[in-house]
Amino acid sequence: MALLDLLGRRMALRVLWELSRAEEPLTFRALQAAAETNPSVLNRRLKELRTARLVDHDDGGYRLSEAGQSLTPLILQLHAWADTWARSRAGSASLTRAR
Amino acid sequence: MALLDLLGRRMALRVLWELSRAEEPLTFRALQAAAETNPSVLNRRLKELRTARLVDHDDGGYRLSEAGQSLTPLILQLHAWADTWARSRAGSASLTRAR
DNA sequence: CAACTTGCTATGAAAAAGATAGCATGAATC
DNA sequence: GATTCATGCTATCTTTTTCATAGCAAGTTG
Repeated sequence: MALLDLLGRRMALRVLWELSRAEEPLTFRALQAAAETNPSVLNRRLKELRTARLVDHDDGGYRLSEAGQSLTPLILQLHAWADTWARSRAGSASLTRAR
Repeated sequence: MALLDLLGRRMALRVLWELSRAEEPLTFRALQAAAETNPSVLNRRLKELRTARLVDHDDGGYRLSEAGQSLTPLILQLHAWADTWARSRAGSASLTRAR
């Protein structure tokens, strides 16, 4: 269950998605802007993702590792599903604050 | 980005996974035990997932809605990927507490 | 009516996330 | 060679979320 645990943290899926769609490596700040987050959370997720060997960092910036790239199709599918789903329920009550 | 936001909360993926693999509807308590969580978080996630119309609840218990079922293949794929990945790095440093 | 199941809510403590400021290092510019 | 700029963070504080546990109301069972 470890992966679902890792991915179930805020910004984990988002960071992977941003890196999946980026054509070039992203700097820390570019990634922060893309994922619309703050440096502390981003840095925590990056540490975890690098420890998990899903993300690499070199001079050019952050990019998916080979293993990370093998996750890309799934993430893109998930995102595509989300798009369809979002369109299908446009106008319905917001889900993000169901309380 | 709403779906990735929803899924990026603890137990969201886990609950969907448990419901994906269950052959019958699960009661609140069965789901709580399966997902190894506490009632407050479970209840919040269920409210959100029901608002998102991914999960239904009736006399028999909790189950995936039709939309939720269309997510099942993706979740199972994700889980399969996670298994492979976990095996490929067995013995490496723990990722879940990279701090 | 006593025991059990189900679907929660309440509460308090701990952990994570969010927001913002700022620092060290290195490269480029004046 | 001082100054500005980009990068990759860390520190700190506040807010939100999660965790852990107890317990209650309603319905069912014996």
